[in-house]
Amino acid sequence: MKWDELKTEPCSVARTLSVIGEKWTILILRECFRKNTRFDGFEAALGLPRAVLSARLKTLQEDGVLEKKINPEHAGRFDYILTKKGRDLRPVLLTMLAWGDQYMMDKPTMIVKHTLCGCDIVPELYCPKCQNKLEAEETRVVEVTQSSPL
Amino acid sequence: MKWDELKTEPCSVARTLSVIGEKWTILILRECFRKNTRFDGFEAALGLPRAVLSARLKTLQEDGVLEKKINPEHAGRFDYILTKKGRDLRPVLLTMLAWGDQYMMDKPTMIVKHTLCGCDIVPELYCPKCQNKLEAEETRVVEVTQSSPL
DNA sequence: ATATTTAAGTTCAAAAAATGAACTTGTCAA
DNA sequence: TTGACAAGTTCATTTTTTGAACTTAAATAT
Repeated sequence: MKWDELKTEPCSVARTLSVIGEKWTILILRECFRKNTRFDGFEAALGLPRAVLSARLKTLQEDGVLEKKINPEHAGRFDYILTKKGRDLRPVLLTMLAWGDQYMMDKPTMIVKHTLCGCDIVPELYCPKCQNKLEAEETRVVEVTQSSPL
Repeated sequence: MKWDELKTEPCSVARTLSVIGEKWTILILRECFRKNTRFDGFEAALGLPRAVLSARLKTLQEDGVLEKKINPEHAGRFDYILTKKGRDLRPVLLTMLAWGDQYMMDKPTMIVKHTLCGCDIVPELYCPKCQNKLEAEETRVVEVTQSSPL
């Protein structure tokens, strides 16, 4: 497989990477989730070259993850806003956050709150039936089409 | 920030990317989860250049995600095995799988089974208190140290 | 015992991508 | 109407990736 054929691979992980797998992309999305929505905001927060930022914002729009909107009180200034498809990437970033918090930080840095009930959330997967937290070994991916299991 | 300073950023997402954010890395891990554990197995499954594969396997070992083990019944052949730290990346891949299944596939390709109770799992985040599935908007990350919220 | 194949790499030149600085264009504010 | 700022583009340099050929060691076949 070639890297630029990811989008047509028979694997959902590969196809997701075709959208968020380029250098800097996930960090740009992190800024969007933080409501940092402008070109120079991304640049200031991340320090990436403008040409790369420009290219990433373009493909994220093409992939339907971000929408470019004219800033209401300032034409010639733009906001890059997450679409539903983009907001639905939040679990990906939250699981990365949880893993990084556990393994890459001296001490935990984050608490995730559920805004409906106010409780603390461990961004882990739970079994909807028995309610147990899923350990790494306790899930099995079953193939339903031609795609390879995980 | 420079890309190679990710590891010291005050953000768990950034630090996680320092481990899994390079080109091909997540796909190599996907193969490990599929029990494809050998150098030429990675090469055959992914078609990436050997030099890149070699470099990625080295850093994954340095980061404690993979262990290189001599194949018991075949010296001079090696298995790259996920450590606990590596297996704990499974939720990251599962959330990517779920997103890709929803947005990048013609029809769903995967069912995730809980091996303890046998039920189907939607790899989404659930609230441990009210048991509701968390929608994108319903979580809030609260800062506990100097790190920026998500 | 020797030759061949296979696995797991390394090396290196060419191509592609990222980087950083300078330049452009369109608003807004003084 | 001048100056500053936001949002880019352009382009030369550096870094990374790629793909092919080469290396080394162990297993297998002759």
